[in-house]
Amino acid sequence: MKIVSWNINSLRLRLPLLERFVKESNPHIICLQETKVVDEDFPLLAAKALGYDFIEFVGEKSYNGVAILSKIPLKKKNVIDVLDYGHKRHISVAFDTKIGEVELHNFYIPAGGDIADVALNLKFDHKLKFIDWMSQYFLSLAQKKKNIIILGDFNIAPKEHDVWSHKQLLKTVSHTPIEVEKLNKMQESLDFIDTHRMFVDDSQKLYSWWSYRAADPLGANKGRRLDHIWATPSLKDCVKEAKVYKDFRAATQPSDHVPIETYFDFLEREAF
DNA sequence: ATGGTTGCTTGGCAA
Repeated sequence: MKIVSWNINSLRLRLPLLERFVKESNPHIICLQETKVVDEDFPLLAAKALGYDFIEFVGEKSYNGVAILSKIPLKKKNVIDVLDYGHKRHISVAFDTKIGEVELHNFYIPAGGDIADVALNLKFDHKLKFIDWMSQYFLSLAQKKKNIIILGDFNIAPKEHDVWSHKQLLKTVSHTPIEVEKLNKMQESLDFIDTHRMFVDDSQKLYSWWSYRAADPLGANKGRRLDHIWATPSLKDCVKEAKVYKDFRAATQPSDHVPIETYFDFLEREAF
């Protein structure tokens, strides 16, 4: 079962690219961030036409917005307004597998603005508080034995080789020590496994985002790994493969993020 | 500390 995370940066504008992606990968579940569409205008019919009968979403005008498209039935949809900012940055669902129920949380963590100083930049303050909230949320889950996947645009590249230059980006929001430390603490809350790093050693560069602003970020391969798919240790044996669809950054009218995907082997064979 | 580009929306914000 393939599960995808993609910051699509406007779902309606990117529908043709989403269609191309579905033709290439045909995943069971696609989690989107930055849909940038209010619920009344969500392109439900277009999404269903791609083969996704079970769709959950929450959006707002111009900014943020998250969605989950699925080929298998979803239950327990939940939307959390993290810290009551009114931003649509979280949606979760659950689904059944042969190893039991899996809870899936799709997050769009705040980017945090440009200045890595909470006194000068409220957006950075929001980002740090958002991650603290996530740590606390997962730490305080009543049922610790749940199977949980959390994924999304975390807007943090935590490891040295998750950015093109560790030294040059230490003061750049997305790679500063304070946010990396907080993300690591959040990861420790439920011992989440970074599924892509199961297959790509920490010594190897791995990115999921390339700036729009830089001259030729893809050619120079100056990227960052801002998107992540994490799973609780209970799911580790199910993780068989992880991919980054780098080619989608070179598409016509691309998102600045590309789809990332993890293959979990926990579907009933008969189901497909 | 800026600048650079993109998307939504049509001036300016967010990324």
